Amino acid sequence: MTNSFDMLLDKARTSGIRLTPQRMELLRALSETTKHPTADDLYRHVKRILPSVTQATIHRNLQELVKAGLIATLERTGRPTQYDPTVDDHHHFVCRRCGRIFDVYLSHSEYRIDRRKSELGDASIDRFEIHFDGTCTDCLASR
Amino acid sequence: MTNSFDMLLDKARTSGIRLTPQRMELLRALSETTKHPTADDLYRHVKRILPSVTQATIHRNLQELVKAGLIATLERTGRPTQYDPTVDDHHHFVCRRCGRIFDVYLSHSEYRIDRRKSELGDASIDRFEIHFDGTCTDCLASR
DNA sequence: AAATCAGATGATAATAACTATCAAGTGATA
DNA sequence: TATCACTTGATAGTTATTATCATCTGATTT
Repeated sequence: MTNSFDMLLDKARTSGIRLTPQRMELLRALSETTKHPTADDLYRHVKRILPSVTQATIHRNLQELVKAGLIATLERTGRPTQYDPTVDDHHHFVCRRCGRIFDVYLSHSEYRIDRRKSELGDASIDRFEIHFDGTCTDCLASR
Repeated sequence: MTNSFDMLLDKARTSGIRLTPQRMELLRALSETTKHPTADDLYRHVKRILPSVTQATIHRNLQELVKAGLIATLERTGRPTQYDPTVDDHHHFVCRRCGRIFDVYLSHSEYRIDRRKSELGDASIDRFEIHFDGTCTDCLASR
């Protein structure tokens, strides 16, 4: 689910991570968006409240938050890492035209791996994430 | 399927892309591996045969080859782009322990999107790729 | 409430991967 | 074999991220 600010603070405390003002602002910013901001987006946001913050601090802290399981990341070709306040089981759709990302929730999924072609042996699979792409509603409408 | 060198040359010719020695060597290197080399891996490889080649040329050409549909890319968190000579419909498994990538083929798959939670509207989906992760056979054995 | 100190910060420099620019060179067609 | 649009190598620049380190500070202990 999407984490509220209070939930994130709780999680932060139980995970033992030290609660600095910089981290509080990051968590606040992340809890208030449904977008997938980059480190730089968040840097500019936090800088408005804590003008002396540096990009290094933002990067370091985002990585800490990911490590602590409070937020997730989303990686794309040639683009800066985006941070995702939603940590539950979901997937992503990327619009080929406008590049926007949409969260995707599945009500059902199943797959069968062709073990002969795949050379996976009996590897154990912990999780999977599906990356969809196509054209979003807005882009479909505007042409 | 995995492209052989001859198949790649054919595809290159029909796609109208100019066949320079640098591109030939890239195609040869890619056709001879089942791994997922980075631009730098390929640069070092091609440099052995064409010592004056530069990284810019490698990058430019890999992008041309991707654009022409001869090869595919694979993106991962904080790692350089990897190039994949296999362009047919397949997926990837990444081992959490050793980081190796394995191609995954599905004999069957289906999913149902929860449109209410997903805010996708009636976006049209062109394709999807599944990223699996877990522990590979070797890493399971070695502990 | 003050002392403690592991962990965090800001300043700064460095790195890695990629991209832009451009003069000179070259495949492929005519 | 002449032509020329496309490609190359050399080079510099960019962007996102990471490393280093002296100083500072949350949170636990006293």
